[in-house]
Amino acid sequence: MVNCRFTVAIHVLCLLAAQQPQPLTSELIAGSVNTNPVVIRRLLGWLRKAGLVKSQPGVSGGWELVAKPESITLGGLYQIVRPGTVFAMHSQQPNVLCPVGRNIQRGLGIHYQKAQAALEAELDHTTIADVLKDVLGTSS
Amino acid sequence: MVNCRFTVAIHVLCLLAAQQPQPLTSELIAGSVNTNPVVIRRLLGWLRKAGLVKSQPGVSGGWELVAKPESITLGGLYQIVRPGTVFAMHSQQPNVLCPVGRNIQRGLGIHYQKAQAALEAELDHTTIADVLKDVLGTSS
DNA sequence: GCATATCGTAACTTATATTGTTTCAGTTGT
DNA sequence: ACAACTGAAACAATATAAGTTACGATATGC
Repeated sequence: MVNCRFTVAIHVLCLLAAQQPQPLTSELIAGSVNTNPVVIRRLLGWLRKAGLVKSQPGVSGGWELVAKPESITLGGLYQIVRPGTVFAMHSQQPNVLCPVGRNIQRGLGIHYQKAQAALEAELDHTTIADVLKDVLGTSS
Repeated sequence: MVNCRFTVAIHVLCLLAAQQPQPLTSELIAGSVNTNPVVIRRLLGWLRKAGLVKSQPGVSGGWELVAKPESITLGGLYQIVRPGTVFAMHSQQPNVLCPVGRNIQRGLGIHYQKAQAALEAELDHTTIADVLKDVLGTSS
C-alpha cells in the first residue's frame, strides 16, 4: 500500500492529458484511480504548486493540465511527488567511537546520490505523452 | 526511520571486512550501528542465505565474511535486502471501466523496470571494498 | 560434563509514513 | 439563491520497518 503516489500521479496526469482541454473533477478522477476524492485533491495540490496543473472551483470546475504532456518527464514528476531520497541513512546515529560508524554516512552519500541520479535520468527519457500513448495503444 | 536496511547492511559488511578474518558478535556490531543485536542477527540471517556471511554459535563465535569485499557490489546487496521494487503500483486496483485505469499498470511496468535497472547498474559500480576504503580513508 | 557465550527465532511493541475518511468553509457558475 | 466544486484541517486506518523481550539450541573452553 505504501508509496504509490508516483503511480497515481502518472495515472492522473494521463487522464487529464487524454481529456484535454476539458476540466475533470476530483470525484471523477478518484473513480478511475479507485480512491477518495480528497486523496486526489491533495496530490493535485502538490502538482499545482509545481505548475503542472490548475484548478477551478465551483460549478463545471475541476482540474486541467497547464504543462504540455510531452514536456512532463517522469523524472521531473518523481522529484515533485517524492522529494526525499530513495535511500535512507541510519535511524539512529551510529557510534562515533567506531571508525566505520563515524564515517560511513559520509562515505555512502556520494554513491547514493549517483544511483538516484541514474534512476531519475532513466525516468527522464519518458514523458506523460509517451505513457499515455502506451496506455491507449494497448489492445484491450 | 523506515528503510535503512540497505545502509545498515553496508555498514555491517564494512565492519566484517575491516576486521577480517576475526568473527564479530551481533552485540559488538549492534554497538557500532547503535541498535539492538536482534536487528543485526535478523539482517545477517538474510545475508547468510545469500551466501555473503557465515555464523558460528557458541563461545568465541560470531559472524564472518564468506564473499570477498571486492566481489560484493552494492547493486547485488540491494537486491538481497530489498527484493521488492522501488516503485509501487496502486494500492487498490484502478477502475477497469476506464481505458486509462484498465491499462496504466501494464504501460508503466516496463518504464519502472528500466529505471530500477539503471539504479542497480549504477550501484554495481561500487563494492564493499570501495566503500570501506572511502570510509577508512576519511580524515577524522 | 558443565558453565558460559553466542546464535536462531518467535512474538510482541513501538515508530513512522502513507492512504483513506469525514467535515465544513469558501468560491464560482447558472 | 442554489448547487457543484475546491481547499484544507483533523482524524482514523493500514502497512512496514525497527526495536525489544524471551528463551531454546549449540558450541567452546575449562
